[in-house]
Parts: sequence; C-alpha cells; structure tokens
Amino acid sequence: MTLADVARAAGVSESTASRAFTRPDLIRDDTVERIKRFAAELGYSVDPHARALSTGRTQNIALIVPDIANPFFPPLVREVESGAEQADFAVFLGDSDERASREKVLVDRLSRQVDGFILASPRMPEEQIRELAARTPTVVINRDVEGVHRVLVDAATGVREAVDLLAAMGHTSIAYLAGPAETWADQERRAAVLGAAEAAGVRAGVIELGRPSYEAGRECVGSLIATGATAAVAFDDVIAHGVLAGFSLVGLNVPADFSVVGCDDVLAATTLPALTTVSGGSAASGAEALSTLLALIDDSATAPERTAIDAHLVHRASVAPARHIRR
Amino acid sequence: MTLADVARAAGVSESTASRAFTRPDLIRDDTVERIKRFAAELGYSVDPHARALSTGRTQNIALIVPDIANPFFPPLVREVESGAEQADFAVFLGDSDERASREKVLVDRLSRQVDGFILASPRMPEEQIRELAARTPTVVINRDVEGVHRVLVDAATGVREAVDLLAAMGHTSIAYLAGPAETWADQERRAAVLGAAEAAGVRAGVIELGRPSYEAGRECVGSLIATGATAAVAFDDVIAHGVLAGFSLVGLNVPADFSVVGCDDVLAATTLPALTTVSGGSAASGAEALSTLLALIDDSATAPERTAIDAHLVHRASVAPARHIRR
DNA sequence: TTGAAAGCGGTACCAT
DNA sequence: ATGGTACCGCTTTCAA
Repeated sequence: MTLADVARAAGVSESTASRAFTRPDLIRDDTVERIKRFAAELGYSVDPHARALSTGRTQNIALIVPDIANPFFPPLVREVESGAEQADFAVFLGDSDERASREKVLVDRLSRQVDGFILASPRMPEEQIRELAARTPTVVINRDVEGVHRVLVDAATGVREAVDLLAAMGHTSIAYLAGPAETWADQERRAAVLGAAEAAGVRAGVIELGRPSYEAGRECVGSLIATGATAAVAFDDVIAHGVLAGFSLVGLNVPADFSVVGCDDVLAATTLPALTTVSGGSAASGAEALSTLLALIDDSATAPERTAIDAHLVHRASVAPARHIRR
Repeated sequence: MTLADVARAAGVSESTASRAFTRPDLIRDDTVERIKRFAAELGYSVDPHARALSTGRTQNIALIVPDIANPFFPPLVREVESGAEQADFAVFLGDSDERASREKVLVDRLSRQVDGFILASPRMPEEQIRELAARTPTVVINRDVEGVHRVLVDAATGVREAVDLLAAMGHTSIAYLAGPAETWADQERRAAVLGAAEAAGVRAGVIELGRPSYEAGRECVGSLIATGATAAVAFDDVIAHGVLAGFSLVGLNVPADFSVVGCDDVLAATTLPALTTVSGGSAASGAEALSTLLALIDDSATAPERTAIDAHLVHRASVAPARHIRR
C-alpha cells in the first residue's frame, strides 16, 4: 500500500494525500477525513524510509550504553524508551561492551538513520564526542565533555553526605572502593570522598577495583580490613553488595563491625542488610537526557548545557556507629 | 556525500560506483579499488534509507521485551545486540512494560523499518503474533505459539531436577511460588513442579504471587511457612531472592530451616546464601533467537521450528535436607 | 565490464 | 484548497 494507492482511491492527488497526514491544516476537513478513511481501509501506513529520504528526518534516536547488564542502565534505558515512544520516536540500542572502539562502530553504523544520540557513560575520546555532537544532536550522560550537552548525576553531594554521616558516627578512617578510573563517575566520586573526608578530619584511603563487579567487592574485604578503616564508600552498589557478602564470609557483621555505603541505588533494598546508598540517578538521568535531546533535535541552536541530577544519601541499614575490629 | 559524488570523483557512472560496494565481482578489480579509495577519501557511506527504499531490506531488527529492568532480559539483549552487530544488523529495542497493547504499538511503529522481530515473552494474543509472523520474519522467545518460530527455555527439566533433589533430601511437602499465570514460563514451571512432585510422591502446593518481585517473595514467607512445606521452588530468582530475605527477617535460616530454589540464574551467586537455581536461559535464548531470525531473514521459507534451550539445576547453597520448622 | 535510466515511496516547491 | 513534478540517494534491469 502506497500513498499513490490511497490518493487514487480517494480521488485526489498524491500531494493532497500526503498533506492529509503531514499538514492537514492545509486541506479541507472533509477531504482530510475521506483520505484518512481510505488509508485506514487499505491498511496504509507511511514508509519511514521514503519519508526519511525525502525529509532528512528519521524519528529515530540511538542510545548507546557500555553494558546493559550493569544494573545502572536498565532503568535509564526504560526511561529513554518510554519517553521516546511518547514523542513518537523509536530507539536503537547499542551495547559497546565498555569498549571505545565498539562505541565508534555503533555510532558510525547508526548515524545515518537517527536524528540524535544519547551516549551513556561513553569511553570514546572527548574529541570524537565533540565531533559527533557537532554533526548530530547528541547528549552525553555521566561524562563532562565541555561544549556538549550533558547530564551528570551529581553523586558527589550524596557521597559527601555519606562521609559526613560516617564522621558523625565516629568513623575516623574510611576507604573509597574505586571503580574504573577512566570514568567521569569514578573521578567525581573519588574526589568527593577524599575532599569530604579531609574536610571532616577523617582519614581516607582508596582501594582500586577496576571493573565494578560483585566479585571484586567480595574479594577486597581482606585488604579493606587491613587498611584499618571502619567504613567504606563504594563506587557503586554492585561493589558494595559484594563487600557485604565478603564480610559475611569472614564472619563479620555489617553494620555492627563495619559500615558500608553504596552508590546509584540500583539494588534498592534487596541486599542484606539493606544498603545505605546514594540514590537518584539512573532513571532520572535517562529522562533528562531524552528531553534534552528532543529539544536539541527540534532546535539545534540550543547552547550546550550541563545538567546535574541530584543524588542524595538514603539511609538504610548498612551503616552504624564506628566500632573497631580486631587488628 | 552521495554515491554520485564518488562516481564523479572516480570518473565512473553511478551504477558502477554502486556495484563497487554491492557486487564488486561484476567490476574490474582495479576499478573497484579506485572507487573505494575515493569513497574513503570523501568520507562516503551509504544512506541506509535510500538503500532500504530501493531494496526493501533494512539491515535492522527489532527486539521487544516486556521489561528491560527485569534481570532476565539484559543478558538476552546483550546477546542479541552483539550477534546482530556481527551480522551487520542494528537493533531497535522496545520495552512494552508488560502490556500487550504497547507491544502492538511498538510492532506497528517498527514493522516498516526492520527485517524481522524478536519478541521476548510477548503478551500479545497468539492471533496477532501469527499475523505478524506471516508478514515479517519473527521469532518468539518463551511463548509456545504454534506455527511460529520460537525458542523456549526448557526450565521444566531443571525444575524437575530440583524437585527430585528436594525429594531425595527428605522433603515431603514443597511449594511452588508462582509467577504471572498468563505467561508460558509460569505455566510450564508450575506444571513441572506439580508433575515431578506427584511422581516423587511429594505433596506440592501453589502460592500465587502475580508480578514476580522481590517484595512479593519477601512477603509470602508467612503463608509459605503456614503451608507446612519445608522447601519452595520459585518462579524466578527475583522471587527466590525475596524469599531469602523474608526468612532472614523472621529469624529462620536457609537452608537449615528451609530450602529455596530459584529459576533463571540471573542473580548468579550474589545472594546469601548462594541460590540453588535452574540455570541457562537468558543469554542462550537470545543468541538462539537471533540466529534463527537471521536464517529466517535470509530464507523465509524455513519451516517454523520450536527450539528448546536446556536449563539445568545448579546446586549452590540454598538447599539442604529437610528439617521441620516449629508449627 | 560499464553506463543510462526507471523506479522505490514520499515531500515540498511552484502553480493554478 | 488542490495538483503537477522535481527531487531525496541508491539499486537494478536493460543495453551497449
């Protein structure tokens, strides 16, 4: 079924038939109605390719994530999805497997058939991101690329709240369980922990974990205890969850013996004990990125802005007053 | 940059330039090479819409899931993603929010711009699925629609293994914590538990939970104990995880006081105690569905087949010999 | 082995 | 308010 068929059936020209869908205000109401009736009858629907070829707009966007299996992303994806749907956009999903090279491949593959990109925690060189943004409406999540629209989860605030709480509870030595050092999120959280600790007069060490995984968290407990810290702030909930398990394995109790704070609040209250964590981010950043992108697609003249998503500490059960463990 | 530009630069006709990419065997090697060199130099890449308009093929597929935030799906998505990428396909992701109506909307929106669909655990009426499959290459995951290509995770086998193990460990009364009764997965698992229990001479009850959630699992522990069962097989890991928490809250120990078996193995060993569960499904079903779909796109004459993905019991720590709880 | 030209299905400018 | 028509960028007969 093509427009021509509909036009013929309705006894109008192709132009008129086309306008019935795109600019109905230019056509007499009854004509519009008649055309639409025939269209429905014939089961007509526009060919997105033909339309895109002619208009240069696709009504598609691309969302690229480093790892859909990382629990931070599904809520984000969901939000982008549903928002896009409402705005009558479809979304391509790309999973870069945390590799800059695959990101590039995905972007190149997709760039001709989308009106814009959302890059979540991209690993690409800043230069490439800027180049892309210059060509195509693009918004970046959790990467602070100057000159590009970006939405950043301001975990720093929540992390500071966590450190302050810990300090107030008598912890004098804490540890930051670091994630991938090349990510903006880690850099920001690391600095926040260190800064807040210094401000609060608390000693703070860093344990490098690299890829944020449950196992990494579980296995760092030994060295964590060895640092003499009585509390830890983890790069994310996944690591914190692993730490919980690690303590349980060595027979120590959280929070009685040791306090643990997570980040992202993606495990909600499903850990034991329920994780005190920095909440707010995943879903909200997705929603914000999408609306920014849609605005950008509508009017690419918008000046690049930096949007911060608030994230605050949620106090659950994994934090308690300091009590020193056997050394 | 269009093909015409490349052709002009290389001093050949558009036809020749086109063939250099699509049918290089028809063109003299050195000509092909020259054209490709100019194309690279000019930064040319084909316009997918133009190509699709002309060939009717898009090199895109759509993957529709009921809820990307359900941990069963991310590994599946990941697998489809990476496989598609390798086959030079891009993938649209749709999240139906568990609603048949949204599934339909997504399918209609996407059907003109994809070469095929993968529907994961679709809620749509069978009739609609068959209609779609008749029009467009389609493969369904975890729904047994006669006459349509489908891949089904054969959790039944694993569930039977679980029941047998439980029986062997002296459990004489078990419970099935049911998921959404309208899903194929629940129907299959439910029947498997009941059947295996009867075969093993074990009493089996069903507790309806509806939407499979951590909370539902946690809150059903009271009624679970009330049934007099000493072990439970849950519809999925998420529920089982909740059950674990529920027991912990009432001060009972799993597996000493009660045995719990999950399904899907999506939480891996991240629960405490590590969950004994029916493993193998998510990622494998994604991979299988993709390769089936690609074959189907290549040659839509293939007879609809039903593929079963093996899923077996993985014995971890949440199961132990029966020991009756205080009644 | 290469070129000319007719579409693929719409859109939008220019007329009427 | 409606129609005629030239593209949009590429593929693919048909000829040469």
